[in-house]
Amino acid sequence: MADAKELSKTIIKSHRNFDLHATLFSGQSFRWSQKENFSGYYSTVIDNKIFLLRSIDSTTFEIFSQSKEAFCLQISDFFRWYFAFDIDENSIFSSDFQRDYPELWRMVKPYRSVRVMRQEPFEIMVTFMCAQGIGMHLIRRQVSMIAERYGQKIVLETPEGEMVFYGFPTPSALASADPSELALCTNNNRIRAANIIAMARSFESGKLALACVGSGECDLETLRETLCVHSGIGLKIADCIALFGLGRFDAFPIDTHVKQYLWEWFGIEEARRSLTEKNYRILQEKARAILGTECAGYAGHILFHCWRKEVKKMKAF
DNA sequence: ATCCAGGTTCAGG
DNA sequence: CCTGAACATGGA
Repeated sequence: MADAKELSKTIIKSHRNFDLHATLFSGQSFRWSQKENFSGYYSTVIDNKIFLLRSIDSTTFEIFSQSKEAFCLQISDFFRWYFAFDIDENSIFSSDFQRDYPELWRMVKPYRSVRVMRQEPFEIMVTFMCAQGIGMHLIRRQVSMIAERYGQKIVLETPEGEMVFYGFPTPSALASADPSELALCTNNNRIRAANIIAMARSFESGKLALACVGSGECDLETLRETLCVHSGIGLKIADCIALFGLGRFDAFPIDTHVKQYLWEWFGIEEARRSLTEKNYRILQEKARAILGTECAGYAGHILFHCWRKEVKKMKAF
């Protein structure tokens, strides 16, 4: 890879069967990419610091970061948390599930190397507010445009030249954004832009931020209520925020894909009808009866990814 | 051309 | 409590 002197290296052994590529591009994160100068490396900016990741083998990966050597231990700890290595993927699908759905289990098994990540709450809120009834390609484009316009520009010097990255915008940067300017980044959807600004203001005021701090202990229903107060956040997006941004692996978002596999794989009749709030809750209950309560969302994401790859034959993440 | 893509909200029966 | 429309764009 390109040699950048300001970067220091950390090696992490995950002790887990870990598919870095599938994890980063399974649709839970839209902020990772591969740049030309760093072939084989995935890069992103977290907390305005650049990180480059590459997998060495199925359990080991290396990280290049802008931190000093002394902070490598913290980096190691951070990524263990970020990729949720405390969660044992072998405990996600119960033995009952494995017995009741043998063919499905055979297909899903390899996809347990997809980790569900603990990402920044605010970033996840904005990201999934951009994810309404459009494809992932467009979601990714919106998120990068938002970062390029409102995030901090970060330049990395390499022998091959400068490389430009953008941090994710702070709540205050989006809170003070001009609606029609932000709409240029939200697929020209002015309602969405206005919703994001209002949410950012709520976050900045401390109301939403505080709810995130206590999100670990609070029950899911209360958490959803706090999130759904905001225009543009319904049940599904609230569940995505809980799952991907607040480490609530019990949250089970139901989108068009999940709805499809709930019918095709589990024969749940309600999954053929439209996703009204009432039906959404019924479907969640039935899904939890199959996948368990603790890690329903974690399992759901693995099924989601498996469905898109194996059944829908989607190439692009 | 038509339908679908990680939905939500609002009006009307 | 239900459906349909509006919001917007791009890929298959």
